[in-house]
Amino acid sequence: MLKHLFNCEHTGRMSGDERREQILRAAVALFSQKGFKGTTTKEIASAVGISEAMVFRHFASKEELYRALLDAKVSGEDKPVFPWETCDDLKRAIEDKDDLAFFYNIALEAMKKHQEDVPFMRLMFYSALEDHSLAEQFFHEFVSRVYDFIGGYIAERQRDGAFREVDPKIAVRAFLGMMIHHSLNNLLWDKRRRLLDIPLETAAKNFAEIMVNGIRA
Amino acid sequence: MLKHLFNCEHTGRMSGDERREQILRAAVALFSQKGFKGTTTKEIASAVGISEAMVFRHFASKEELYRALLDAKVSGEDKPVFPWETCDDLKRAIEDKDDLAFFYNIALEAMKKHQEDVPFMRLMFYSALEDHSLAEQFFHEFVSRVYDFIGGYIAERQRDGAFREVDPKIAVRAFLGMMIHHSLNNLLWDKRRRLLDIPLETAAKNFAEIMVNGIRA
DNA sequence: GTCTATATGACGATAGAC
DNA sequence: GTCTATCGTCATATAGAC
Repeated sequence: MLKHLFNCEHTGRMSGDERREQILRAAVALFSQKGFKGTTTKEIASAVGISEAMVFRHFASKEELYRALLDAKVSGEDKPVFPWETCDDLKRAIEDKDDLAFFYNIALEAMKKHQEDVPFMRLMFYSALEDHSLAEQFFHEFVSRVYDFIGGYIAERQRDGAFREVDPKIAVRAFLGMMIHHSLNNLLWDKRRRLLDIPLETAAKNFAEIMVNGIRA
Repeated sequence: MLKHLFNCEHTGRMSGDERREQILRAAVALFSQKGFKGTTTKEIASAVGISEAMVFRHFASKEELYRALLDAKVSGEDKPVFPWETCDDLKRAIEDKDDLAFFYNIALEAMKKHQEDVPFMRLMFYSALEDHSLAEQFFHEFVSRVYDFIGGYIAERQRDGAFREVDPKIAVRAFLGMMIHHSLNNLLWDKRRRLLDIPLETAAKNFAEIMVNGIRA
């Protein structure tokens, strides 16, 4: 029944690594929905379609499974990519010193990512509340780079005389606040319960305008 | 040992209601730290200094205790108070149409509240993640009033020609985002782990300035 | 109202057969 | 690698004495 997921056709049986990945995928979905304590190893096992004992063959404990999963998400192959590494519009905005396009593209790319990987967002949020150390690691490796990048751009534009005197870190906090809070609202409440249901492009455009006007010289 | 907490001196014994409140207080602290699943009835009982059985005499189930606690927080005596009902500086700002003071006082009062009632904030976030219905109720009764209030002020100032054309709801979302995101950062990470550690007054001042400049005509 | 004692079941984790 | 069976522990909840 799960044959179509198998990668090891030559053996006709699931390889260790494949099974491991399969368990991790199921665990991500469940932990992100119900948190660490709210998820049982039995649920994870039956989501994969194997016995509970198999979970403990691949991971010594529930805790280790959780850490492996966070670790893979945070520093693994599908680790978060920074918008400025992939988004051509953003690169162009920086070259052109087009402030509006700069903030617009960052906001849009970030909120798109949030929307695409809701489980990851929920996982991070749960981790932060439950105070798992890997959430801290993530926020200090990833978020501090975001602060440096956006803050660096603001500082540069201040030297140009385009932006007024304001602590770049505080400006970044304000800007991230707009978009992260917006994503959080979208992610925690489904469409019919939203106080504000607008396309991401509209949100990004408005946030960028408020930001640029807000710190313009 | 807990005698100093007793309110019923004439009987020399804890009254039912007092005991109930005591259990609720302990439960708030624990649920807010570790979430619903992460907290045990045994912990709650020993935090109060009573046996587990007593918890179940006052509340039929753990679930009912949790709901009672959310209900009391959301609509009870210590329910959230709106800044514009108590803050004189804010009332004056509205009368004077002092936009900067308007946003500054809202931000400051709100973030002060967040800081004073961290357990409540954490409870709400846990509830939102765990999808407890009372969190929804809160956000639609309380938050929608905040949107109406701030959005109403913005709309009025747009009619005055002081603010540019922008969807007031989106402007409110942006402004709430700044301060809620800032509070969230303060609440999730202690001082030594913060990327940005500034007085609330500084944050409020900067957020208000960005907001007012951001939507000024 | 408060306790001790306990029922009942779920959970994480292990043993051992195949 | 996979299973069934099971262990020990802890959780929620109840019974019944004082």
